Amino acid sequence: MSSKFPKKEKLKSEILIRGIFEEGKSITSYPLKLIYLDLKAPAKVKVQCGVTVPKRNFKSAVKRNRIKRLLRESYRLNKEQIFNNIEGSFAFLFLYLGKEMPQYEEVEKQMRVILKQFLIRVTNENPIK
RNA sequence: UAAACAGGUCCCCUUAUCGCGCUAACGAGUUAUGUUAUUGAGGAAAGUCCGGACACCAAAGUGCAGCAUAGCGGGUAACGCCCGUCUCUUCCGCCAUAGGUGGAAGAAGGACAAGUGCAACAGAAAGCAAGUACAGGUAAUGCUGUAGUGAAAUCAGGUAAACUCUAUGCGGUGAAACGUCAUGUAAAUCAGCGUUUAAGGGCUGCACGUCCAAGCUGAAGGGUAGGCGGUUAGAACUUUUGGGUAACCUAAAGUCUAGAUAAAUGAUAAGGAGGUCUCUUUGAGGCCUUACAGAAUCCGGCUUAUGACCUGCUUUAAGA
Repeated sequence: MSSKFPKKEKLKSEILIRGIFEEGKSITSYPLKLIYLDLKAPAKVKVQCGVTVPKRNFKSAVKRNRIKRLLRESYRLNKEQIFNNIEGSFAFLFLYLGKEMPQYEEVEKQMRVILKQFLIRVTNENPIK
């Protein structure tokens, strides 16, 4: 499993994103928050992932871009543990809740925590047959 | 030496590993996917304040209103931008005067003999109500002159970043414009027939004017979500020739220079370079690479934010 993050794994559909906010479940590990949604219908990729930073907390577009890149990078390097251990397909949306500029180490640490919790929860809900 | 002002340059670099967007080639040959190569943020990309290009809107109508501009000349696709110049104002210097001259900075610099309004102090009075002293004059009277107040006195003057007038310009909406493909069920669209002019809607705010609108027949296909085009070769950039005080124009040669769309341009490591601090004065070590800030149809300006370096010049402070 390579640690690539191509275009088709990005969450783009407006319908899906609206659905995530309405029906998704969430895991929080400050300053990150993951909202996910089980897509039920089989898709080409296991996970479609999007990243967002609220404009309210970071007025500067440069800072928002920076945080989004950090989130994407940490997801890219750590998504392997998810891809190898889940069934079905999911939509992910990562939110950054903090109000200070983070360091990469901090982001990656919390990313790992979140992904581990997600795995635990999903395997409990849908035990592999 | 520091600060301010004006102009210019730059926005760390290289390599390796992992990764992202566009494009091209190869493989595949419809797509998907893979490999390789090229390339990938700014001087303000920002604010969206002006001016255009481009696109559409029912005849993009007419009048009024509204808005903008305001010496003169030039530049430009165009401008409210830029350049030159005159005039005025302020400050400084000199000559030495009630002015001249040099420098710097600034100017929303058309018209107050069309009308309306406003005006501190003084003054009887700065328009509608009056009048002091002296002299002249009359039937009589501020009727006339002088004095007095003031920058200005039944006569003008000042003021238009006061109304206003004059001249010139301005239709509206903005890439979520607009075109197109596939899907394809309407109350929505188009064409023809046709009705009432009552309400409503549209055409810029208002008025006029004008268009639409019930129903029937036919055609074509809408909305929502999505793909593609528009979409990056251009009023482009670089270097030189010639013209011009300058803004800028002209000619030649060369270059291709981001095109994302929940939105690419990143992460880690090493080295170099630069800055700064400490020890010390060959040198070593630590820290930082920082400011403002992220293209979204594209240009020309303006405004605002802001780091480093260089050049010029002026004033102030310090030193000699």
